[in-house]
Parts: sequence; C-alpha cells; structure tokens
Amino acid sequence: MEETILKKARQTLTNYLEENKCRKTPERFAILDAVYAIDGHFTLEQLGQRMEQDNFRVSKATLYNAINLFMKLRLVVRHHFQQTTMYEACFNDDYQCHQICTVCGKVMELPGNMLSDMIAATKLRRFHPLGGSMYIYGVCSTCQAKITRQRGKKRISKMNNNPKNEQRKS
Amino acid sequence: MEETILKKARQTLTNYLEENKCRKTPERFAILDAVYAIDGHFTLEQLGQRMEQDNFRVSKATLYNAINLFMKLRLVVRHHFQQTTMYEACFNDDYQCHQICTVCGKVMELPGNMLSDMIAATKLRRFHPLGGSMYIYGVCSTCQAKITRQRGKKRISKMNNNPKNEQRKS
DNA sequence: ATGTATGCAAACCATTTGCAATGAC
DNA sequence: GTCATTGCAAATGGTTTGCATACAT
Repeated sequence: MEETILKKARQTLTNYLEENKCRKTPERFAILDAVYAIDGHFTLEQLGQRMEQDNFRVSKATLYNAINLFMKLRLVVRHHFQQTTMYEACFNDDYQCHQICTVCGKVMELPGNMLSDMIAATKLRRFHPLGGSMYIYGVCSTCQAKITRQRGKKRISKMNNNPKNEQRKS
Repeated sequence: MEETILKKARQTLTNYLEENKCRKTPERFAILDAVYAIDGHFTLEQLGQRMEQDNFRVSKATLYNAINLFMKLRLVVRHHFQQTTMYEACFNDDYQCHQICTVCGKVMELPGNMLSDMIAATKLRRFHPLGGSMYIYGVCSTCQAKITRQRGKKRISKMNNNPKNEQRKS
C-alpha cells in the first residue's frame, strides 16, 4: 500500500469531518490507517485484531461507525462473498471487479478499469455514476481441471453439483 | 413472468434433483413457482408471505434450503442492498446490472446484456464465466435535482453528506 | 424400509441501537 | 461546558444448525 494513498485518504477524511463539523477522533484515523495497512480483503474481526496488535483497541460499534463513514466516502467497499462479508480499501479505485469460483469459492481481483471504461461507455440516462462493483461467477481453472478428471473416473457427476458441499465455510 | 421461463426453470430443478438423487418435494416446486411468480426483487419474508397467500406454508429453514439450491442452480440471485437482502429470479438471465442511488437508495435494473457483452469481450485467462452481477453507484436524477436546489438555498452543504441520514431504512 | 427433507427452535454471525461515560472542540 | 463520539450490552435481521418427525423413493 502506497504512502501517498493513505495520505490522500486521510485528507479526504479530514475534509469531510471539518466540512461537517464532525470530530477528528484518534479512533477514526487509527481505523483508517489500519484499513489501508491491510492489503486486500478483510473482515471486521480481522480489522479489530490488526488494531489490537498495534495496541489500539476499539469497540465494534466504533469500528462499524467508522467503516460506514468510510464506505460513504468511498474509502472502503464492502463485499458479500459466499458466507462471509469482506471489506476492502478502495481510495481512487472506485471500480472493482471480482472473479468468483462457484465451486471452491476463491475470489480473484481483476483490474477495475475495464469496468470503469465500460460504464463510461454506457449511456446512463439521468444518472451520475460515482463507482461500481462487478462480480463474475464461474469455474476457476483448478476446479475445472478437477471436474474433468472426476468425470473421467465416475460417470455420475455428483461431487461438483451437490449444493451442500459449498454451503459450509472453507 | 413468462410461462415458458417457469417451465424451463422447473425442468432445470427436476434435472438437478434427479441427477443428484434428491427428492422432488412439493415444497421445492411450490417455492420455485412463488419465486417466478414475483416480478422483480423480493425478501425471504415476502416470499414466505406470498406462499401463505397461496395457502402453502413452508418453514424458514425450508425456504433457505430451497433458495440456496436455486442460487446454486442460478435460478435465483441474491443482492445486498443498503440494509436489506433481496433475492431475484434470474433464469436465462445470468447477467444483471443494478443502478443504485447512494442518496435515496433507490435501485434500478438495467439490461444485463451490456454486462454479458463486456465479459464476453474480456479475456479471462483460465476462468470459465457462467454469470455475473454489476452494481453502479451514483446519484439519481431526482436526488441530483434536490441537491442542486438545496445548494442554492444553503451554502453549508450538509444534508446530502451526513452518513447518518442514510444509515436508516427508507 | 430407507434416508432425505421438512419444521421448529436454538444458535450464530453481522450489524444497529440505546444509553451512560468520555473527550474533542 | 457542550455535544459528538465512544464503549458496552442488548436488540435486530439474516442465515444456519440440530434434532425429531414426515414423506418421497
């Protein structure tokens, strides 16, 4: 995570807080720092743990409070993957693409610019777009390979079709 | 909702159940019928209510059981809008686009083919896409108009920036 | 007859809310 | 000093689970 990005994110937060007569509490900035220190997706739990490691304990209420604010300011996005909720820092990166394997649940990130280009090219009448998320579902190469191999052995293709297999967390 | 679509969806379900030695229970088909009888988004609560109106009561566990299966078969998709979870029938409509106003929370559906075209055009190395969802966030025309009007009156632009305003359900 | 699916209630996880105490301004 | 923000605990909403019963096969 680049230094500059964090600095800009902090500035965005500061601007908002000042503009709206909100308080610049140490918690808010500490949480923002933690968010931007994590690379990639994280749960709220993980965020809290990370902060404790840095000797800064905050309540869940405050975490949610801050995260909600950050989402509003588009400093953070939330994703609902299979059974888990994941957050992600997203400063200056308003468009994100995710590739999700419906068999193993693995999530891959793709460059967001393909999405922004596409939205820019689309005529959205009477709507001013500010960002977006895209989720592409399918089968990853690893699972595809497994399936092909299995199909070779058994004719009754059960193992990759039974929904119960994937209703549990990995 | 077209008759044919429901018929095909039922066939997909039948195929799956037979293929996987699952039971063709009346509940599963009744739930599928209800899902496809509803036009657009619905909550699980609403789905249950709709079924009760049709004199077919099912437990929540069974509703979730069926819905999870349908999601797996891509007969249904789930969306997490602001504070509520909404489901949607999606047979033969594997790509859906949603336009979400970040001010009032209104959700508009857009034709999914723009998304499928785009994904088709993208080289996803080593990934076999089966469907996708896209969410475009921004400000709708109504809210845009309100904001412009407000800005004219007050210079302190607070009303559309305070996150607390939108954390409540409309 | 067998074992899968259902219904119910309890458990669980993510998130919000109410309220008293703290601290930024 | 004032009021927004925090922390805590309780409440809420969505979803899953465990277990006894029902029923599709």
